Amino acid sequence: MLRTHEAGTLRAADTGTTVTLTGWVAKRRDHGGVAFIDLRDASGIVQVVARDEVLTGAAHDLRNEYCVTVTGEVTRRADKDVNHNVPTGEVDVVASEIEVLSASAPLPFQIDERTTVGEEARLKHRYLDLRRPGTHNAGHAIRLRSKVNAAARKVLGERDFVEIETPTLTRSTPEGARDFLVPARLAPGSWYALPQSPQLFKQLLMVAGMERYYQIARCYRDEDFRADRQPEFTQLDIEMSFVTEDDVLELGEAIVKEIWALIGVDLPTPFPRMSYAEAMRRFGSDKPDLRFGNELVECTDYFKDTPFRVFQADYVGAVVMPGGASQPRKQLDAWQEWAKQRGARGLAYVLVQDDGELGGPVAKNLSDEEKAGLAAHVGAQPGDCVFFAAGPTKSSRALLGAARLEIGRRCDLIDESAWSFLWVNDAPLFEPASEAVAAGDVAVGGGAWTAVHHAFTSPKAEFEATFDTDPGPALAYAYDMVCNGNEIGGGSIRIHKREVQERVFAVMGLTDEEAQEKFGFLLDAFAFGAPPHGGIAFGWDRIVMLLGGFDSIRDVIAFPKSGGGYDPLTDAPAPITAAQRKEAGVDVTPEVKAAPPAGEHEPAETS
RNA sequence: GGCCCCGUAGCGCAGUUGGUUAGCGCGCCGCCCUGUCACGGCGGAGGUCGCGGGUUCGAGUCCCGUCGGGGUCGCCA
Repeated sequence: MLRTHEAGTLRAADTGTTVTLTGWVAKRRDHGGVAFIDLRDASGIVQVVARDEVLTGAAHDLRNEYCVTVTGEVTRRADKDVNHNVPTGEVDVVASEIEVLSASAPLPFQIDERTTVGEEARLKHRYLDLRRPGTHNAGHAIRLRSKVNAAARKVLGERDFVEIETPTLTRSTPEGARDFLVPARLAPGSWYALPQSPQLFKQLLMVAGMERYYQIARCYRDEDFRADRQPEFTQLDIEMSFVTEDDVLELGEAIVKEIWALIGVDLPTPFPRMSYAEAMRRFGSDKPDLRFGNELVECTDYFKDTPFRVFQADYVGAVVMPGGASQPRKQLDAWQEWAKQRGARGLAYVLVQDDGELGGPVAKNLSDEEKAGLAAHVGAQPGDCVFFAAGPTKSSRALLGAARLEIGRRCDLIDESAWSFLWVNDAPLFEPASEAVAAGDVAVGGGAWTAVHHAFTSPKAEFEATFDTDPGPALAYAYDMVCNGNEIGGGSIRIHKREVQERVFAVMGLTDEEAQEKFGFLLDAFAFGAPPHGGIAFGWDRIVMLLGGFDSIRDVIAFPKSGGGYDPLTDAPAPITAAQRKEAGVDVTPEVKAAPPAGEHEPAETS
C-alpha cells in the first residue's frame, strides 16, 4: 500500500507515530508561513499542517481535490485548538513530505458536502458526486448498498441458498412491461430481449432441483420514468421448492431484519399480515402506510336511502382531514383539482363547523337525519373536514386512499422515525379483463379475466375447485411486503400441477397453442416432475433508498439514468454507425412472419 | 401520451410594473497573511439570461413554439 494509515482513523493515541497518508485535498487554509490541509480519504478527514519548507515544488500549488500522499508525524493539538466537530480533531499530521500524485482541474461543482448541487450536474460528473462525503450523499448510499447485499447473502448463505446467474440475453416473454430488445447478429431479423425479471428461469431452476435459489438480479423494463423507477433496476430474486407461503414470508422477514439491523433498527418479527381485501377496505391501497391511522370509513350503508344523487352509488366512503374545516375556499378548490388529476370527477367534502353544524356545498343535499349522525359515523370532530368518494368501489377507495396519504403529509400525521412493515396477502387470483383494459392492460388471450399477479400464481387451496367456474372471489397465494406505504417485495406460490395451470390459462382465454407459444419452454419443463415452489422478489433499489433515507432510487445507483433513459455521463443512448446497423441486422426485414406481432401483455411477476 | 414546476456566470440562487452597464453567495485567478478548521484581507476574470419566433420604442421579464430537467397521472410492481 502507498499508505500506512487511513486519514479518518487517527486519534490522540496515535500521537508520535509517523504516518504516510493518501487522499484528496478537501480544503486548504493557507496562512502564509503555515498551511492547513484537510486530507480526505474514504475513511474520513484529518488536518495536515504544512510549514513553508514542505510546501515546495509541485506541493506548493496544492488545490482542492489534488490527489496527494503525505508523510508526517501525528501530533496532539493544544487543548484550545481541538476541533470537536471531527473525529480526528484532537490531532494534526505535521507534514515532512507532500507529493502530488495527481493534480485536479478546477471542479465543476464543490465536493464539500454542505453545498447543494443540482442533480443534472452531479450525474454528469457522477465520479465527483460519489466522492462527496456525508451520510446524505450518493457515495454513502453506494457503500450502504454493498452492506445490504452482504446482509442478504449472509442470511441466504446460512440457509444453503444457491446464488445462480440467469441470462440477460433471453427471449421476449409476455410479462407486464415493454421489453428492451437486442439485435442478434447471427440471426438477422431476430432479437433477444433483456429480462424484465428472472421469473421464468428461477422456476426452471426449481424444476432443476436446485431447491433454494437466489440472485441479485438486474432487470430491464422499457417504461416511462418515475422518481422510483429506472429502466434497469435490481431485484433480490428468490425461489424455493417444497415451501408454503409461511416459509417464504419467514425468510423474507429474516432478510429484512438483517438489513435493517445495519442502521441499528431491530424489526420485530413476524410482521403483521393483512389481507388484500382488508387493506383496500381500510386504507384504499394494497400497500397501506401504517405509520398513521386516519382510516377510510365505509358510508355505503349510511347513505343507502340518501336523497343526494351523487351518494346513490355502489360505494360511498369517507376520510377525515383533522382541522380541515378551516381551509380557505381556494385550498378546498385545490383538492378538487387534485382529485381530477387522479381521474376522479372531484372530491366531495363536508366541513364540520366548530358548533357541530355541517358546512360546504354537499351538506345541503343531505337529509337532516344523515347530517345529524354524520360526524359521529366518520369519527370527525368539530373543525374537521370530511372528504367523500362515491362510485365504483375500487376507484373510489383508491381516491380516498390517496387522499388519506395526502392528509397524512399535510397534517403531519406521519411519524417519520417509524418503520412500519407488514405483509399484504390473499390477493385475488384474477381481475376482470375489462378492469385491466380500463387500466390500460391488454389481457393475455383476450379472455374475460386476467391474472392479477402472473399466470403461474397458485390459487389458494380452498379455491382450487372453483376458481375457473367462479373466478371473481378466488384468492391466490400471493403476497407483498410493505414498508411505510412502499411495496418493497412481492411474490407467490406457483402452480406446479399441469391441470391447474391449464384451467388458469382457460380462464384467461389462452388456448393450449397460445400458451405453448408464449411459455412453451416452461410448460415443457413442468412435465418432468415439477416440485411445488414459490418465491419472492425484493425491489433492491427501493429498499436501499428507504433504508438510507434517500428521496430517489437514483441516489442509490452508482450510475443512474436521468429522464428519458438518458445517461448524462456517457451520453447513452447514442447513434450507431451505418456499419454497425448493417452488421447488427437492425434493418433486416424478417422473411417469415409466422409469429404474431408483439403487444400482447400480461401482468408480470411482482416487484 | 396528459397536467404542473424549473432552465440567468463553473455551482447554488436573486432579478420588482417590460426600462440605463443583469446582481448575490460559493468556487475560480493574482497578491498578502504562522494556528486556521465554513480561516481572513485586497484585487480580478467570468453571462448569446436553454433555443427559435413574435409583441413592443425597448424583453431575462409578456405571448407562441421547441429542447432539456424534475414531479405527477396514464403506464409500469
